[in-house]
Amino acid sequence: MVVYAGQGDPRRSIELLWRGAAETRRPGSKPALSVDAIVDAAIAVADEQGLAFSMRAVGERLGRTAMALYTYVPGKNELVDLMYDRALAGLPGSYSLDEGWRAAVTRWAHDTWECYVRHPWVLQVSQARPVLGPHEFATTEALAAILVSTGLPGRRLRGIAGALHYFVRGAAQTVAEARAASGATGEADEEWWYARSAVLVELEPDLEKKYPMLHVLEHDREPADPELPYLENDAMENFRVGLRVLLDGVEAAVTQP
Amino acid sequence: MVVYAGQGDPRRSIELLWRGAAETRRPGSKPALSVDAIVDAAIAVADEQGLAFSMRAVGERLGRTAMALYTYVPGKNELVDLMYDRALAGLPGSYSLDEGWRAAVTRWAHDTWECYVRHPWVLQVSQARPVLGPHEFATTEALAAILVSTGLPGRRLRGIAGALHYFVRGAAQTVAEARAASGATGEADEEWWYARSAVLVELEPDLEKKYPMLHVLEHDREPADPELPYLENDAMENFRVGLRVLLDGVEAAVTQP
DNA sequence: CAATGATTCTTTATGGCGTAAAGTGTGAGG
DNA sequence: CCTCACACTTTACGCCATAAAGAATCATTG
Repeated sequence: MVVYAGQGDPRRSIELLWRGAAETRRPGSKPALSVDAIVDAAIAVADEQGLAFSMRAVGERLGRTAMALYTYVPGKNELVDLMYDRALAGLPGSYSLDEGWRAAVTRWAHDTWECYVRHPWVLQVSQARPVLGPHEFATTEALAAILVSTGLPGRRLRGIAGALHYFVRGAAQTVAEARAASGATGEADEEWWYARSAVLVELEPDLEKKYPMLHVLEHDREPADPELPYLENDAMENFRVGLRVLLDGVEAAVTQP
Repeated sequence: MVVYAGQGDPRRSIELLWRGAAETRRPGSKPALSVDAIVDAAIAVADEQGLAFSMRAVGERLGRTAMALYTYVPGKNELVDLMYDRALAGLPGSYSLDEGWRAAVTRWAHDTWECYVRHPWVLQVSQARPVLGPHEFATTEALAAILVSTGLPGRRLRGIAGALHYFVRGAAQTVAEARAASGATGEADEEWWYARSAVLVELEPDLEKKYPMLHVLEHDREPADPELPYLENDAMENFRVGLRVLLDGVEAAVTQP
């Protein structure tokens, strides 16, 4: 089940995010771990298990108990804040505008999508009150720079930036959830659909008549990449088409008044 | 923290979703509860606490222990499946096309947004493998019917439907998280921002120089509705603007080749 | 060089969770 | 009236985050 993550103590979180761990080095035994090592280990665990990873699992991966982590990090919430910003660290801080804003936004969307698919738990960290780490600033700045170059007014740009973020997040989430589901249950998409639809057809035989438009929507399928699972193919195609439509909307705003 | 919800046993879930509880009525004491009552109670609890609601809390609201629920419902996952479909029950099953597809989509988007904001936990139920309840079918059918009326090919329509869903979900989630955060901590948006940005400015004094475009993006603000919290105002404005851009993109596809 | 005390890490314990298993009481069917 | 299916409670188990207290380590001070 789920609860929003992140949102630890502001001072501790922001200090760790921007300054890193303090190094006083006085008496006492030497630290064998570090905040960085803990964040790395936690990301590795979360990539496999999602935000429901346990502090025990992270400690184990480092050869320590769960409680050892609390020497470095105030709690799980603050650790998630740090993981979040680290996960965004691989994203570019700026994009070339040589080929125009549309190409740049497309590259931004693909990079961001890939990052989310690699670290799906990022999508479960609350967006309403951002973590405010340096890399979150950097990627937001990267998109802002592209959008500002269109010359559109700020109000329009904020709406567009929001729509782009929502779109990329949603598309990535669909793929990530499909993978998580088949990974967790060991059940391929086809088997899953088969099991459900068999029961469904048995209980509700005239589904097609009741929901005709749903079936019209299923026409005109692209030949699928047989390497990829069913749902993933679908998600990829929808990502391409949806992004194009969205950018057409931006283009309309740019070229027309 | 979080784990995807739903995804219970297919047969039990789908039977409960489509057929309702069986009524054999033979020996034993009469049931005082019902699946419906449990789902209602669970939704009420989840509206307040999110998907991390406990079975104990639902039982308590009904004057029972947590274990009493297991007589009616196989487990929490299946209960969430039922809650999900019930939450969508209030949404229209079709929209009038008298004023054109654009007006209809706009109404669909607002209705759906409102439902998500009222039941934010719905957004945390996995989309990759849908719950497949009757009301989920109905709302998807409603949007499909509108989109099919544009005459666009199926491949394009699926991408557009995905983009619309992602957009509405993302926009609603932002508002829901903002409300949840201020509700949980009792901290208004302004206080929260103040606490964070004070620490931030102290640690990183030249933020504005480092991320100039972010600040350009903040220009040209609409006069805010003083009734609403800061973040919510923002989210509403972005919803309006973003939806308009998205629909402009659809319009471009409809009017051009 | 020993004593001090801060620091790292482990152990133990608390209160939460979902739910398995076993027990209790009710009431219709034989 | 007896039986036994059923609704419901009690108890228990193994997870979780993390508070509190103890053990080990080591730079510093007397």
